[in-house]
Amino acid sequence: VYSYTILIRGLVRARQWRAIDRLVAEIEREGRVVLDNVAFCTVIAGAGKAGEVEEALRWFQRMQERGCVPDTVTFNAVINAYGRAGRLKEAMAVLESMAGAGLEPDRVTFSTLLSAFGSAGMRDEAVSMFERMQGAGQGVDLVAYGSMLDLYAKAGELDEALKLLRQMQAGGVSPDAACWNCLFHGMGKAGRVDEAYALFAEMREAGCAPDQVTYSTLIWMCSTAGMIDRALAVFRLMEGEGFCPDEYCYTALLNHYASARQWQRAAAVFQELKQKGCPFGEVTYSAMINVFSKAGRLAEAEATFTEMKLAGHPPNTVVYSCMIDMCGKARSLERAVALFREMLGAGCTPNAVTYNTLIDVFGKNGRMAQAEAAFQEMRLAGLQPDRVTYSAMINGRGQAELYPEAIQLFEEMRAARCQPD
RNA sequence: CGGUGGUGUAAUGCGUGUU
Repeated sequence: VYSYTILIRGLVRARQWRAIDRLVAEIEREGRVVLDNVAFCTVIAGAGKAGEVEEALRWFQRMQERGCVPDTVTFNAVINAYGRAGRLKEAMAVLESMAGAGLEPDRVTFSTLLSAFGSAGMRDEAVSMFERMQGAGQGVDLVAYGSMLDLYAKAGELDEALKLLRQMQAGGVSPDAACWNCLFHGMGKAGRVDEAYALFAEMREAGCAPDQVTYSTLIWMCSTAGMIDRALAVFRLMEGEGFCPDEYCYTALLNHYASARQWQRAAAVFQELKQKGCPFGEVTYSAMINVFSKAGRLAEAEATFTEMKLAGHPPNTVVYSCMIDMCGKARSLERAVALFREMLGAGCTPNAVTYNTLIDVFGKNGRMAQAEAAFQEMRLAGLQPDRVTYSAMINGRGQAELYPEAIQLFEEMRAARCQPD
């Protein structure tokens, strides 16, 4: 069982879900080994983290069908799979069945729930659970603190986050790198670069060693704020400290060059990353394609698009949306449509952004009939039109001089509980 | 050290001073 679990773990890391199916089928056919909680939980946890909730649930069900009784660790993994997907009601239902099985929630369960509240945007519920945990005088460990710091930072409540950090320190708890990183990310989102730098100095004075995430977050923050010199300085700093900049660091730089329309610099950075042998995947490819797309370099974007396919990375929804957007802005409607077809043929599912892009592309090119069709199709696919959808539609109808129809969309927006901004 | 919890990167509309 141990050996097979290690094998399964490898497949989980590589996200080879079908290969896991085959392996488990074979193990069961041989019948010499019976998989246990650890083996099943490895798959459930991995799938949950990868956002493959259905995959996780399938395994949870399958293990029970095989007569394997889930333990606390497995229940926690299932709760986390739902929680990360923002499916809080279902997470709570699993918590119930856990209790029904006579298992007590442990401190992992609690911080899993805190993050789940965070993902579901249920800030107040998280705060009250956290306070109850503190009141109970046990169970508040660094991960629980980290979950709360992340939640506050993502909600833009930086002062609350700072307050909590000070509270930890006052209580003799030293924040670890993950805790500090949550604050840096929040500061980055808020554009509070100088404060982040001050905190970074404080982190080091406190004797907490920055990690890869710290550096990539700082680089991302500077890049996003348009401070490329600072971003590059952090890049050099981390190298000086013996860290090897990873895919996240490079992608942050690429993203800056995309907004700055500096595609040559981006191309040089992309080249450097490859030369250093730094592993990278679809996100970095899409960032590079986005650079070319924003700069209107169609040929280069197409070349990178082909390159990623050849490298064994099938383009995902983000890449297709980006390519379609580029073609639309370049008025290459045929190519845009061809890409959308290719996407469907490749089994890549369009999301709201893809449809919004199509609607905008058609509308801007005077093809309202196709924009309307995309608008329909989007809803048929079960996707909720959002503000971007409506404003792209309103624009399109406006450009087509369909004024009453445009105004009507404004009304539909309200009816669809999509508040105009 | 066979399994569970917190942190980082990419795509869409409008607007933000010159179509």
